[in-house]
Amino acid sequence: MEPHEPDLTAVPVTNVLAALADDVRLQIVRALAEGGEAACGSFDFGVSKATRSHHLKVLREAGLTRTRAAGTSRLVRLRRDELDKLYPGLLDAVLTQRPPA
Amino acid sequence: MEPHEPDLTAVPVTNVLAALADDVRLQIVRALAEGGEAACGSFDFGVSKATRSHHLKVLREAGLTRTRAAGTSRLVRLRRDELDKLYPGLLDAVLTQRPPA
DNA sequence: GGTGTTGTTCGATCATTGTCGAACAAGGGT
DNA sequence: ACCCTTGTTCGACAATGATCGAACAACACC
Repeated sequence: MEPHEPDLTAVPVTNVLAALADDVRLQIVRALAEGGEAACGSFDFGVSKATRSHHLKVLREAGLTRTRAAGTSRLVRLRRDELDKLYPGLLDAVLTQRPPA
Repeated sequence: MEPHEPDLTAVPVTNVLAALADDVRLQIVRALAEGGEAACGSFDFGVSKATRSHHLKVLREAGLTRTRAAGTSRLVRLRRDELDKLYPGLLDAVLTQRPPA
């Protein structure tokens, strides 16, 4: 099963934005930004594991995350450096949890 | 016909991102960022005027643009100041046209 | 008033996508 | 070998969304 992690420069901006434009995925990205590398199972946001796996696939194929196997788990991490280099400010703008202010 | 332009702070981030995660709308936003205020009709990106109107509505309701009537036309402009204040770096990150690198 | 321009709204259609349960695959442990 | 844990994949289904033509509304101009 190839991880299928694209070159970020080859991913259209709209794909990156679409990947971030979902509540569950945004929560995953926030968790990764705070906690660093994490196992897929650690993201329990009221969705089934099938759905979670789907979201992680979307994030991976949009170039936002990398995945590596570790035993029976898979560890996911944000491609923060690349993202900040290619889209400076994007993650920072999106990651900060905003109060309903 | 109420313009229905929401307070930006009341719009979920995912809505803002979703509004930007479309090729036609991104072209509109880019055109607005470059040319300032423009009439709806000036955005001719291979879609019908019904579709164009739809996209402008999405942008407006996501808090990205403001619209004002001017004769039979409607002038649209980017809410850049507000966006830059609430999501610093977002527009800059997204607006720059990237070559297929 | 009539005509033309500019947008919006209304169905309708079609593609995309978020969601789930169930089946499957790969490891680890005993 | 067996089982349990962890994820992925496979349909299937429902909801959303992009798109269009046609009808409508508002305004300007003659």
